[in-house]
Amino acid sequence: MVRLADEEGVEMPVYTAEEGLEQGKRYAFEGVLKRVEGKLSLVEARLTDRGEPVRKVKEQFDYDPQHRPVSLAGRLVSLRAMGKAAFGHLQDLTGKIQVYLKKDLIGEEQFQLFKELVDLGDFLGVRGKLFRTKTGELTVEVEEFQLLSKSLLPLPEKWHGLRDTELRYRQRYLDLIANPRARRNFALRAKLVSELRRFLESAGFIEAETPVLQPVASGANARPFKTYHNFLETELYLRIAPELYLKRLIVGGFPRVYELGKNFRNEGVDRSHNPEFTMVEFYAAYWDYHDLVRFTEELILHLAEKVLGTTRLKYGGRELDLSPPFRKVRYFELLEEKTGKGKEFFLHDLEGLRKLAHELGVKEADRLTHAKLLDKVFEKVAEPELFQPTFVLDFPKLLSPLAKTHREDEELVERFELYLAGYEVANAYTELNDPLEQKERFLQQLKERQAGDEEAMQMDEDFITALAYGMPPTAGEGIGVDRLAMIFAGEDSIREVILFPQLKPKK
RNA sequence: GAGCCGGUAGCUCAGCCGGUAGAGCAACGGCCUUUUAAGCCGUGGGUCGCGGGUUCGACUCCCGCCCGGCUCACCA
Repeated sequence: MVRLADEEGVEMPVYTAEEGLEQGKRYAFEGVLKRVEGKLSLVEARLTDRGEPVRKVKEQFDYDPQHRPVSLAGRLVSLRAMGKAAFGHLQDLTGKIQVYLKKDLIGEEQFQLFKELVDLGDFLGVRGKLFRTKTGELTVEVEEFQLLSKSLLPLPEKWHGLRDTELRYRQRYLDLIANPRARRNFALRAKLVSELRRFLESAGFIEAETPVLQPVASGANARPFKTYHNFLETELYLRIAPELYLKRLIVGGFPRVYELGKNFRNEGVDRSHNPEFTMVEFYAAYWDYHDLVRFTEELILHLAEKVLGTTRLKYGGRELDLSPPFRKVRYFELLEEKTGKGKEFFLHDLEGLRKLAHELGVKEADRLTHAKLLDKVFEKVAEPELFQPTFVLDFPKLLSPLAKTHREDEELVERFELYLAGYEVANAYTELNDPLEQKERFLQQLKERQAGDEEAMQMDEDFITALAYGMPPTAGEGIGVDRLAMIFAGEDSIREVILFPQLKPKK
């Protein structure tokens, strides 16, 4: 541990962790320390003025900067020091602005202090007047500066930023400092989540928080994480979906509820999957899935306008148009369009379906259950085509254990999925509210499980009991927030919109 | 889990057909009062991801492992 100031006590304890630092890092660390040790007190460091966001200053005064007094704070991200003057850029979340110090103005002593103690990466507060340089850049002519925090470790390279994807994920703060795109993506995501809430709240939905630790992980087809509660002496699961708890709240009399939070699925990790991911689910009593189709169109439109300011965006080199109405196509129509075979074939000719799956290259087609086969075949033939916003309506019942039977067809349910840019972004249905039928559906899932489908849904007896007290007709929907953020940000990896994506621990 | 690509200074990257390690930025010492990746002179910094093998000699070739990326498989 070192002391940065001797006279006034320990101003800034720093653990040097000698063995922990690589050679080059330690060298830079010690270099800065040598210059600063004993001379610098940061214990009183704070802004004397309220600093303003960089963007606000720029928006207000860029047109006519003439000597407006401003006060700003930020991280020093570039520095060009000359003998008797220095230029640099201060960065905050909203942008960068140039600062200019000259000896004449701030005085010999302050200028000396600046040259001696201030490094790239430090947090600085400055007060001064705006002017425009020869080259036309809006700049703060600094009359007074305050060193607010010291950077002892070297920042990523200024020109290329931080490229190493592993470092960008493991040390996201460096990514955020160095790469504008990272800052933009996470600001965009925050805005997206905020607007999502605003839209739901203004439609009368209230936010609920239901258990993450659940005795039965049900409500979706996925494998859960298992954990153990010492005091209760019981195994618990991290939720794979909040669905069954939210519907209990509908039973309890909340007419419109939503939950925005993390779900956990013990599955592979790839470009579009993180083991913990954010989903919003919302449920409205007295609605059906047709109401949700309209509501979803409005929601996406609202988000696009508020977050992006446009409904047209680029994704993967193609233009995606988010203006409603979206295309609507029925599940079996889409399949028939692609394969020439109808509902009858897919639901009642298991061997034929198996053969088709095999021809399409579905792996282990011989071992899959009917439901899985159907799902796989749909993914293979239909999903790749769903780039522009598309509602796929009226799913087969055997894929949808929680959805209400279709009013016109016993073999279907009133369900849709919304696809954007080829990703399944939303899943919604008129909720099954008949406790006896729900029980039957869970039992069917148990059979699937016994037939080898590890992701078949778990029976939740308490949920059936809740339904037995009566749940009004209800429609519910889940939207994958990370995926939506990916699409809005134009990123092809979910890790670009998750601050700290799951990685293997570095040994 | 399989296939392919990658890991060299704190960061971004070179490093040939095997001969013992290089640049720019950052750091350190100087010069420099409108710079824009500022410039100029000088200095220090490397377990070449880890382990083994081949060889007189390995960053380089071979094998195994670790971490990451992409493609595929599973899921949203």
